Amino acid sequence: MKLTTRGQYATRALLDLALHQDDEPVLLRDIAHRQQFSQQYLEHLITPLIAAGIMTSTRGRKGGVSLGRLPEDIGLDEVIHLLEGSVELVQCVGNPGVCHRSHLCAVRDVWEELKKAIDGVLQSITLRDLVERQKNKEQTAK
Amino acid sequence: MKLTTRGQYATRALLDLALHQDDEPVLLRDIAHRQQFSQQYLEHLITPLIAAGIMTSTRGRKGGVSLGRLPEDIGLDEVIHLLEGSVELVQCVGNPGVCHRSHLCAVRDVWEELKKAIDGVLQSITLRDLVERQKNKEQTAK
DNA sequence: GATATTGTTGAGCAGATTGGTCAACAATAA
DNA sequence: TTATTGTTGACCAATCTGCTCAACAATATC
Repeated sequence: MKLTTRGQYATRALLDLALHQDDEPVLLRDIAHRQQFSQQYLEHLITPLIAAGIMTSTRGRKGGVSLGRLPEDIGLDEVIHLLEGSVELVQCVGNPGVCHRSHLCAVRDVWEELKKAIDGVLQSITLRDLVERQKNKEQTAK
Repeated sequence: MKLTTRGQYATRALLDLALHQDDEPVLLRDIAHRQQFSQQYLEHLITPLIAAGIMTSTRGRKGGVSLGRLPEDIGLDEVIHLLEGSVELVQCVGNPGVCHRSHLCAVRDVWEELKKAIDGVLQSITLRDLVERQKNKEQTAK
């Protein structure tokens, strides 16, 4: 029942990118530095994000990463699903065949409900929401 | 973002116990057999449940386990928390001190919301609910 | 076109966690 | 006394987590 650093860091990296994006790509080095995790680890985390089109990258000088979509079109559920792999709370929810008892199992129904609740929360939050929340937080802190 | 077999099996074991409880204690062997996991594994899973008073045990002949409380007083949140240990989705939610950025982190707020949603679902379901759901399922299947 | 800079990719690795098993032990009913 | 049942702790293989290292690929700049 845990979120790994992969999901956490990727989310923070995206928020960081959204906040610091300008015309030019943002350096991985800078994101990693601001968010305080290693650039080398980050390099691996962004791979699935780039593949999904959430980020785009430019190599070489003046390179870096940029958002591949508008912040409002990047849902947290997609990010988490990409980084955490099988978000299956339990096998039998996504794949009832693994247990012959599935169709008669009240416990399974509960996990299904739980999964829906989790997905619901994650789907309701986009990167745009995150950006706004962050700006508000920093504003009121002043 | 997974539930381990510990939480799953313990929940199933409790439901099994609630369904088969009579005047006499129920054998671990029978629960394990019906639920199709090893008795030896189950022995370890019930330890925290007994410690928390959710189950009581009797040794020796005619021994076995019984419910230590009424089914309506056994919430799924307690069971999962006992078996999954730190249900902390991420460290900084339960323990903001681990990250100096916590008080200004919008991402952290999101994990906190998610945790509340999860806990909300689990708290709303008691063993009694599970028993009723299971009976209904079996009834309508006929 | 040489060079410095930046992202890309795959291999590898130590440590923790998962999902168990084995076996000695403790308590109790018959 | 003995058979039966739960209790406890040691142990283990496999997998996952959270990284690092290092070779490579692309591109801007001089």
